[in-house]
Amino acid sequence: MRVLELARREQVNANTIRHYVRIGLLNPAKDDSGYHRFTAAEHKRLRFILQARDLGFTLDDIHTMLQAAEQGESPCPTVRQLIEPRLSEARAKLAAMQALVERMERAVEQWAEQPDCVPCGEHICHLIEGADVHLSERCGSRGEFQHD
Amino acid sequence: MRVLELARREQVNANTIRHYVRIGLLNPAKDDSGYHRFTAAEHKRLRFILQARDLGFTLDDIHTMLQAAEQGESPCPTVRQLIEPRLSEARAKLAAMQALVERMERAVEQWAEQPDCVPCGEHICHLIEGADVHLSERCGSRGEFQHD
DNA sequence: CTTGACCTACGAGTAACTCGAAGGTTTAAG
DNA sequence: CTTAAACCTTCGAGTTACTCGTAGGTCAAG
Repeated sequence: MRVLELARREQVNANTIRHYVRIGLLNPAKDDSGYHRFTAAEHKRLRFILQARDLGFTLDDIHTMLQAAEQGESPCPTVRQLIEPRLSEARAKLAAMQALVERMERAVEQWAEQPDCVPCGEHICHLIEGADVHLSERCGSRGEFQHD
Repeated sequence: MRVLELARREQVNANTIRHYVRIGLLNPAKDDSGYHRFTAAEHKRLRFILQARDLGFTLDDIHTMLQAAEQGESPCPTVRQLIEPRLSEARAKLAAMQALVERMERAVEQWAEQPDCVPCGEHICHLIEGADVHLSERCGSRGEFQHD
């Protein structure tokens, strides 16, 4: 099987597979003309990668798991250890996103009743500057889970 | 005022301010020795940037708003237009994060009752491969709001 | 006059892709 | 036989919003 067919079967972008090959997550053999040949084993490996990814593991985590498996060790202890920080991070990000959506919704609501501002040199945009919407605090180490 | 004091007052990393200067969001004048001097206007500009950022706008969005304001136009129409896609994106990301956290929690729960797997060549890790946890679908254009 | 705390610009690293370019292969059609 | 379409390869760069590190300059106190 070559890249495009594997991509179609697993419903991923072919470039994603090429990316995994590039960083060494996949190691398909090559045929005479230099094309990657994906065997059943490589196909299974890709499915593993996608499942782990969909459980919130980083590609680095997955690398670690695959290396353990290749060396005849059980990746399970690693998996159990790694899921904890990933879950904490995911919860933190979720909370940050919830707070962000709420701030945005409140702002939209407020703005519906406010007219556009005319440039006066006093402020840049009263919609934004006047948005009565507050961060839980920017103090200290905030910004960690901002945006993405 | 110089960088470190402004950073302290606004509770941000000094490098963040330097970053904004680098990409042109802030344009402080310089004193004789080449140090940035932040006036009250620049201070206000930074506060605007931080407030907009905390409302989910991208730095590019903010750039656009500031340019409108500089040219004597009201940035409000832009603000109203830009918040919509940002809010949609934020909601989509929120939903993705919610689904991810649920998948992770279900996995952790299942794994608590399962033993570690021994390497058998059959599978890579039964915890992950056997996780009875499904994506709403990887079909089509999924992966858009994966991770970050 | 040296130490320490500041400052500058700039390059690179982060995560996980995604795209594009330059160039080679294969296959079917004309 | 040639050509065009549809593949494939590698590699570099772009995405987002910082964050860190380096090399080198400034300044006030002891």
